[in-house]
Amino acid sequence: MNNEMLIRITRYYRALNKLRTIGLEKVFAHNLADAAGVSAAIVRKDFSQLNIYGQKRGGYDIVELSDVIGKILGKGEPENVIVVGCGRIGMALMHYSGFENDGINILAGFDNNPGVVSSNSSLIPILPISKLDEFALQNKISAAIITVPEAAAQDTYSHILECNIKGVLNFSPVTLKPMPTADGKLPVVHNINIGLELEQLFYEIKFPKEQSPNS
Amino acid sequence: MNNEMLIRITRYYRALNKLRTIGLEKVFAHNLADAAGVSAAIVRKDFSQLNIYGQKRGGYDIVELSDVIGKILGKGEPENVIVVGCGRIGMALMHYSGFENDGINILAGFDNNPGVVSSNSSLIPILPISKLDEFALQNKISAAIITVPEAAAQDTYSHILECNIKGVLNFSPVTLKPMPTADGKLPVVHNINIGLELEQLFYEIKFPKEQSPNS
DNA sequence: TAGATTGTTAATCGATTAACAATC
DNA sequence: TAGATTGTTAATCGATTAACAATC
Repeated sequence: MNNEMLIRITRYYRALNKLRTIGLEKVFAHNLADAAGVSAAIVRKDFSQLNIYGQKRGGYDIVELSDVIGKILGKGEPENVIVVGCGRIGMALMHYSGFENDGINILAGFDNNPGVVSSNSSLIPILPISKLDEFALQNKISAAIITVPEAAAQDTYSHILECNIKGVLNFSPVTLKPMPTADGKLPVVHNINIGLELEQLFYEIKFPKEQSPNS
Repeated sequence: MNNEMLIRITRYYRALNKLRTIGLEKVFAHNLADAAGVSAAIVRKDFSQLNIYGQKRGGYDIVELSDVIGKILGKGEPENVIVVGCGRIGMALMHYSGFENDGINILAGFDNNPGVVSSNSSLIPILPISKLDEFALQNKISAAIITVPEAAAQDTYSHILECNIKGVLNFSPVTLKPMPTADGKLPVVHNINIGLELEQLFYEIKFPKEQSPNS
């Protein structure tokens, strides 16, 4: 499954769960297409590749489909993540309670200024960076969010990879140099570069396409 | 220019400006490739499409290349943007001073709780939502960052589009329904969905590819 | 039945990669 | 000259779209 498809499948999954809570039973390819912002042909193509089959003329059973896609996405126990760098953005993420809906818990923050954050549902400790290794190993943390200042990003990244962490969501504008994790494999790195997004936005505003296919 | 290429060009541009400040004169395709995380062939292909030519065996002149790409990207006067929704994330963005390097100024925030934010270099007012229309029109704002709670996102989006705003960076996890701006055209919308990024990250950690091509 | 939807196959499109001539 | 790099052309690859048979 490639990246684009993964995004689509995740969007289908979210839409299905919303429909499920509403109590609907059946969904058509074009419904999911609308929810994910793609064409119905792509939805069916995706399902075909995943060996998911509906009923001709009858669409797909929402509960069944949601369960199947949940399995494909590996949904089960909530996932745990830590936040490294508790400046304003890091703190904002720790306070945000919406990730629980996505099956994700922020277990702790790490910063040179320790403390405690009271999230909606729980208290999240902010521990000193010196505790990072111990905490990550004891809690089997596999992913970290990097929200340190730009100058510290690369070092923080290196440090994190030594703690058996396999995935990073990087908010710093630094392009992290590829380096293997403790087990010799390459980590998964996703970058959220807000400045870059704004630059792109302004470019597209200045030089509009005839038909604007929203990102 | 498509989206992927725009991202690459913007990355080349950033790398060039860093090299420029260091004082280097020449750059090769593979240098820019490293900086943008792509192959040298793509760099040359991109330049070829943009009618940018270097010197065989001699690479590209950094200052010249930076100027040319700057023109292509429409760089000139700094761009102004507003933040709608001054919760923790909105406030974090307003305090962040790194956007100035990208030629972007946050002129004001809008929230039901007005106030003032002192950024590194300036004071940014937080105005009541009722002042949004007036402010946006007077200051010819063309882009807005939406950082309101999920439930308010769609309404905020509709409201913003009535103020002649042409581009939106949406931090809420809502898929905004497409709707035309005041002048009848479709706005540019970029979405930053942190929950979705985390979900993808965990999927890729759980089901690793043989060769992990970092996002 | 008629109409709507699924699911597959082939066609199209575009982007990346490979190969290589040009040339400094 | 030999080696390195550019820039173009063709080949490859993959994803989306179009077309359509199957069928409820």
